[in-house]
Amino acid sequence: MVVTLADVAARAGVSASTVSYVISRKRPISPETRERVLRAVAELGYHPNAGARALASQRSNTIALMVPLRSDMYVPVLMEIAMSVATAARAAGQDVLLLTGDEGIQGLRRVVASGLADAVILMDVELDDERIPVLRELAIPAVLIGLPAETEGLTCVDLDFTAAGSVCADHLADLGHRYVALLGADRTVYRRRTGFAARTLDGFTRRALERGVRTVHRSCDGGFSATAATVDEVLEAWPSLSAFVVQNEAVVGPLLHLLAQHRRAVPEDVSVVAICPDQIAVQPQPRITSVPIPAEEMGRRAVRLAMAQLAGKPTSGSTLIRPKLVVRGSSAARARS
Amino acid sequence: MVVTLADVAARAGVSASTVSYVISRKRPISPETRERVLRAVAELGYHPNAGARALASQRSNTIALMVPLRSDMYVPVLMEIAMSVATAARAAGQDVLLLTGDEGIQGLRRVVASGLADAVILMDVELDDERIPVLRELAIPAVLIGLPAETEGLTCVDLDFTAAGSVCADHLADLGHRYVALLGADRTVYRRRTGFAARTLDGFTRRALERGVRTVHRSCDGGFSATAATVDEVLEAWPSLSAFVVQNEAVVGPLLHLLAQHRRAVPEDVSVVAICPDQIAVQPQPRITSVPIPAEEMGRRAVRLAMAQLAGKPTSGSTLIRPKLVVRGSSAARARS
DNA sequence: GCTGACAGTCGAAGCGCTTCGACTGCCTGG
DNA sequence: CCAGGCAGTCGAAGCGCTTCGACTGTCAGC
Repeated sequence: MVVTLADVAARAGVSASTVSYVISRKRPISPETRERVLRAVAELGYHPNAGARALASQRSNTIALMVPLRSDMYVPVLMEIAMSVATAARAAGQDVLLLTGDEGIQGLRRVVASGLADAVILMDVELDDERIPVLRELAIPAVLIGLPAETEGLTCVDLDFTAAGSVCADHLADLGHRYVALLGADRTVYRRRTGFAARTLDGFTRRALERGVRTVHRSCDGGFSATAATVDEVLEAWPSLSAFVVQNEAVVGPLLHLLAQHRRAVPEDVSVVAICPDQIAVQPQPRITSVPIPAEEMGRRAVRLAMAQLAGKPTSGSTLIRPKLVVRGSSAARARS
Repeated sequence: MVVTLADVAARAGVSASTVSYVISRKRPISPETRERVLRAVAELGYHPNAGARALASQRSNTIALMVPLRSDMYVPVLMEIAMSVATAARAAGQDVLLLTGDEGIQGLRRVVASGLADAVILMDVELDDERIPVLRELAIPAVLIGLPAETEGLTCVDLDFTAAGSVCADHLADLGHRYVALLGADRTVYRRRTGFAARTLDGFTRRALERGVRTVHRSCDGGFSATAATVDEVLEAWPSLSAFVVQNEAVVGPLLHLLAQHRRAVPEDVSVVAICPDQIAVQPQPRITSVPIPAEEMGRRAVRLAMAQLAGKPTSGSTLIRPKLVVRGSSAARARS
């Protein structure tokens, strides 16, 4: 059978509780005893039984991670966040329970009531997310990835999309661009009421205004033909347009091809800046100046905040990650004409 | 505090063991009692404590899912499999513990020894995977997604890539193509020694030979320039080439653009068939005739096999999912010239 | 009419761990 | 020189559940 605490205790010639205290460090143990116990642990290959531990200590050492089945986010980013959560959690001695979004509210209740997890991390949070009231009611440590409308008493992590919008506006203003188009997320995102699209737009528009840059905004579906319609329309209506800001992974590629078709060179005639995963930005030729989505950092921070809550530290409030603009080949000073 | 079995028992006026038997259905209970107990469960919102249950029953009702951090697989497919596993597991009353690949062997040992999971599902298995010996040693229910070199005594699930290769060869042979190129996975995949690339090649080459179709095979890195080098070379060397089979997501898009540049119309001049996720196949214009990667089915089957093993049924052997060719706009009869 | 068999229920014994209280020395401060 | 602390250890009491054995009735079979 499996090795138990008692086996270790017998081997080390001490009582079970002593072994427990050696492992948990909750009481002082003499160096010699500690040494003997640890050797027994190693020799026997002891791993504490998770169920027994959870039962006795009322702590599962597990974080539940709720991943949406269908999402506004670009799937690889979702995956990267999830993996980053898993990695960070392990580093903090926690395991990760994978919950799918379709378990919804009941999943949350079940996991908490059954003591499967001590804390919850929710991904792809909507502005008015139905899980939020349940979170409040359950009063369990929780971290949201994304920013709901009402964050009172909640702990959230997200990229500061408002600042990301501003950064893009600044960059293009610095380069002398006077007419810039923002191609936003597709309509389903707005419909789903995830807030980031609106926040980017807000930050972008404000800063552009301050800098004397004229802007147009278009919600733009992904794919070639949808993008074509939007881009053609914008280029026609705004002949002096010299830059695009894009916040939709599925639009970047098509946009570049369309500009080529229109015989507008990037970055000589038109600059392109994107808010997107690096993966997308480095793919085309030229590579795209972008504000990357800090997926890894988001996961890591979420875990850290969850751990802080478990340790009883108050963490409520939003952690907005400062955007970093990475200048690549797709943006340049506006051509003087 | 939380509702316990005892609370339910008290409310229903029965003993704790009776409640347990109502829930587990392991002994007959009279309809009236059952009814009373179930009502108490509902009224109190009872959820059994997972730790206690695991401790007493030696069953965690949890499946560990090991997802690689870096993978040969296309990330969205990985994600789809993972989500499908999670969904299917929940439907079977199991929870899913997320393990990252970098936990490796130790992660497996830990999870098994601590009784965190009853079974393991491994994704992205390599031909000579280091985790396999550990699996054999631990003798725990396990399902591999992917096909290692030696499958003796293991339970595996994968797309039948050999058959997928054959199906593509047949389809193009039926359409009258005599010269077909196979653009395979990039070199890192071969280096990593995941088997699917070789299996596809094998099935494709054999069937092509039988059907009197001449073939070239090129390992092809993703991205525009890498693809360009390969495609240019192949087109030059084989003027009468009239079809491509592609098994690399990152090559499909570039290939189509290159063919356009070369003034070869798809499907009029050149047919293209891919082995790739549907997502990739339906994106370009024309949409690509393809053998989809049945991600959802793979996850579902993996869970089913794991459950069968948990129930004591022998399942060893490989479940190779039969490929289904979906004919779309990118393949057509060879032009008579 | 007696014997099994079986439905239906209960009590109690764990599962493997944590943690509380208690105990023994030994040391320090007054 | 004694009270009080603290390091260091142990035993025992649970944590909330499952499951085994035992018990009481009923009913079918002979």
